[in-house]
Amino acid sequence: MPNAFISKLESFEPLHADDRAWLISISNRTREVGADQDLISEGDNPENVLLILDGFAMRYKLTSTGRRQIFAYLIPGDFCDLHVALLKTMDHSIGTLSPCRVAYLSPSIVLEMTERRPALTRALWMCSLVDGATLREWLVNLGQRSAPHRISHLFCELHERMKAVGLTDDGSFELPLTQSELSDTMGLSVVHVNRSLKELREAGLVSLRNERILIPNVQRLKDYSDFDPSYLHLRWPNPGRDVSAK
Amino acid sequence: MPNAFISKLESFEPLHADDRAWLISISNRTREVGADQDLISEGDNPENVLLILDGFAMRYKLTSTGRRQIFAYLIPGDFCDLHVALLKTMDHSIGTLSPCRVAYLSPSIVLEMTERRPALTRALWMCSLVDGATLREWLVNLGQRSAPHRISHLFCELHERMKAVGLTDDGSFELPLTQSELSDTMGLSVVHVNRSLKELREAGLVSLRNERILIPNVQRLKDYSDFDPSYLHLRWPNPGRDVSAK
DNA sequence: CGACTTTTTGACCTAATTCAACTAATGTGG
DNA sequence: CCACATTAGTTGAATTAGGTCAAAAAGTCG
Repeated sequence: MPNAFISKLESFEPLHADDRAWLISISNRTREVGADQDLISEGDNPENVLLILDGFAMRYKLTSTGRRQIFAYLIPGDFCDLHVALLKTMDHSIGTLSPCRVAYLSPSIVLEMTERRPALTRALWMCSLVDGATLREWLVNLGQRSAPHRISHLFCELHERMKAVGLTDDGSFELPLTQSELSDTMGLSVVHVNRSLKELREAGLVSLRNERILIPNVQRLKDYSDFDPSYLHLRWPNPGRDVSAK
Repeated sequence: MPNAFISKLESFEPLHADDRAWLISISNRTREVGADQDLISEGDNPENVLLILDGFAMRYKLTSTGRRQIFAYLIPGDFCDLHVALLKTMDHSIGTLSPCRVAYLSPSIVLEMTERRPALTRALWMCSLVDGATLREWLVNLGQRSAPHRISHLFCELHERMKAVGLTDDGSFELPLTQSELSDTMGLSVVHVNRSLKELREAGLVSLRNERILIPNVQRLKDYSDFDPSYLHLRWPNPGRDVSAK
């Protein structure tokens, strides 16, 4: 099984075989979690750092008026909160969107890494910087773009990220999101998301069916979405490494 | 002159006199910068870490369609990008909103700190976590709240942050923002910002004039805004330390 | 005092929401 | 494997929040 986490870290900088082996060895204490489960809830003081090995998860927060805002999708290779150690409590929740395989990294493992594996530490540091940059881009997205552009921009981002961990098949990849989840991501109503998707579909830009997205022409979608991938800070922005290309 | 940076760091954890003295000593290489100047531009590879000693600045980004999204306000005591060292280039800009006094911290100073002053390092680490949490809260704001609530929520946040660095006078503080800047923050048109402000003013919740905001009843505004300050992770959420209270 | 920027207001338009109904999926227990 | 329940997706009609355009009033500043 190709390790998405390693692919992701190596999209920032190449790793030594030694570090790679260590990463594989620590990813063994894993758990299977069903869809729609909280991995960490707001207010928790989590002990472990979680690493998504398989499946989709999200960061989200509920407002006191009962609305939900999703502010990040976690895909295979993403991890939650190296830094959480410092904060007493989580100020948001992390929940699964699909069944996930999750690794639990103990504090001692994290400590061992930060003290003895500078390249890995740097790569993880990078990850959290990229998370921040992504959040800023989402803010631009919500603040400045219309519904269809907003949605298609998200699709471009997810395509890019899935490609970086080898989970795209050309312009197609798994996307287990309901329209309701999309609406909570985009600050739109479900109905309007539905209509916007229809518009994208009729323009031949994207089609979604049974938990999979198909982008017939990725470049065309990027142009449409005003998508500039530089905020993801991937080392190989253009060529990529597709499943199909292997 | 009370050092806002120290106030801010101490709102996370108390500092030793030694660390405090060191902070004062490093804040001496400063520069005065006029309003509406870029301190760092997108694409730069900045050498120094900047620290705002006085005045208002912002993080922002321009889209290819010429729109601007502001994603953070920097107030006295805030600093820009301890972490920027790792990223080759800035993916957004930082510009002044009012005349600012800015300290330039050289890489060697930062290095000295991270190696010899763990308490300070931890406090700065905290700052960047809080920046992240704030960004998430802004996303909730843009995604889930109507124009007037969105704006008033921002005012609550700024009040809380200004209070933490001793720059509020009861419910009033300096706020050198034009309505156009507010609109680029909130993802709204200037006209709509104007009308929303009128609504808030007529409800007796806030009034703005000559670069100052007055909140007659802070608690009432918080209730109106659904404002929960916990994301700012301040140690003293309630009492605060007002100019007027001293 | 002009030139310029910011704020305010009015009239009109459009994007997005709400409510409501209906259709397709998906799943569950018998 | 089917009947039923439940969730997800789709569509229409009416409404509203917010945008655009345009122009006037109020500040700011050399």
